[in-house]
Amino acid sequence: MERSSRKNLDATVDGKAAELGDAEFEFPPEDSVGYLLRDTYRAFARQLAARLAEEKVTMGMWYFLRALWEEEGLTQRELSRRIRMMEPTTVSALTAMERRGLVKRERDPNDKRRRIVRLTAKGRGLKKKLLPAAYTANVLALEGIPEEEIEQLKKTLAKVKRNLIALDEQ
Amino acid sequence: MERSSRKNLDATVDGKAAELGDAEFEFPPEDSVGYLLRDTYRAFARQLAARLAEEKVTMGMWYFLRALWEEEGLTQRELSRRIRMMEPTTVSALTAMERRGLVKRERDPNDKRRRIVRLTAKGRGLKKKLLPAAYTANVLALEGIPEEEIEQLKKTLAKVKRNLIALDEQ
DNA sequence: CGCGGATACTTAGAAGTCTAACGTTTTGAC
DNA sequence: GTCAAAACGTTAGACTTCTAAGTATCCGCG
Repeated sequence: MERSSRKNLDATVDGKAAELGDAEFEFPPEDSVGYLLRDTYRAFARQLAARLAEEKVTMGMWYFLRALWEEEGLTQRELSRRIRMMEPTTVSALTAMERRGLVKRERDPNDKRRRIVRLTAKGRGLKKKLLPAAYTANVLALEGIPEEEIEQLKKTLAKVKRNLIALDEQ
Repeated sequence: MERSSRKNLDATVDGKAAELGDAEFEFPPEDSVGYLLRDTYRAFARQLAARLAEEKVTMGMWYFLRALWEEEGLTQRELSRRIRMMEPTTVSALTAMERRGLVKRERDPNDKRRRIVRLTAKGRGLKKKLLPAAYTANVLALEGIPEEEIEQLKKTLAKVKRNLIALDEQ
């Protein structure tokens, strides 16, 4: 999508609204995919958070744990990119995780700006309990929905995500 | 779903993990609908927030504005329920909105515990600009996706939401 | 009537996320 | 080799949201 598209679309929609005159443009929440996404995501996060809380893990720590279970020894910037969080967020999450003994941070000897993040045994051990908890939350969320429909949901959500992330990167 | 289901499911999944012995239970983020929901919701919220910011409206205010455009004169509790937010959240959002001149709160003369929330002319006026902005964010998110697929997405998301909300209410 | 529990809202405090601005280290162009 | 720009991380401060615990008002039962 070219640089000017957003402005053009905004103008088009504004124009459409203007044409309506006093009759207002309507867009009820039920028609909004955004609203549905918000509600669904929040309900999902509540379920997952309740399960993580049993091990005193917060949602803030969760994403980093999961990324580190997949690959250790990442820098903070690399972690931020993978999880799609701003770097100050990463700093506070990792600080909390270090205090709780889940990770340790070492300076990269080849580049003293970088800090390499590694799991402790404790952080690594949580995988056994918490990853199944996340799986459970997914199973509950998808209960009664046919496999085929779930696959379609994933595909369409991935398209929406791609559209939106492309806008961020312009 | 009966009261005991969650514990049973957790036990089942834990059991499955235990059976694996040293081979760990794997559940990559790409396979998780929860992860996809989070990424997609966050990317959507970023787009919307950028558009709201032009009118100095924050995401915290947005949901309340939208609810009030649909129906005015609600109490804070009623607003909290509709938007599915905890009441202290409602208090801070409305306080900020009152400070910005978007709403006013009056005591219900028939029940002095209640506070009736109404839009000011300014708050009402934002609808013309902001509702199209939300619509635009939806259009961008769904660009290139056939109408039929969008309808299916909404249906499936609604099912997932219903599953999860049922769990909250047990 | 009057008081105990329910209802409506508020305050306090913690957590997670962001933007803006800053310090340190490295890199690259001359 | 030097110095400006880029890269990496941090601090400061705002905002949104939550849970827990408080205040004020109302209602119903004796």
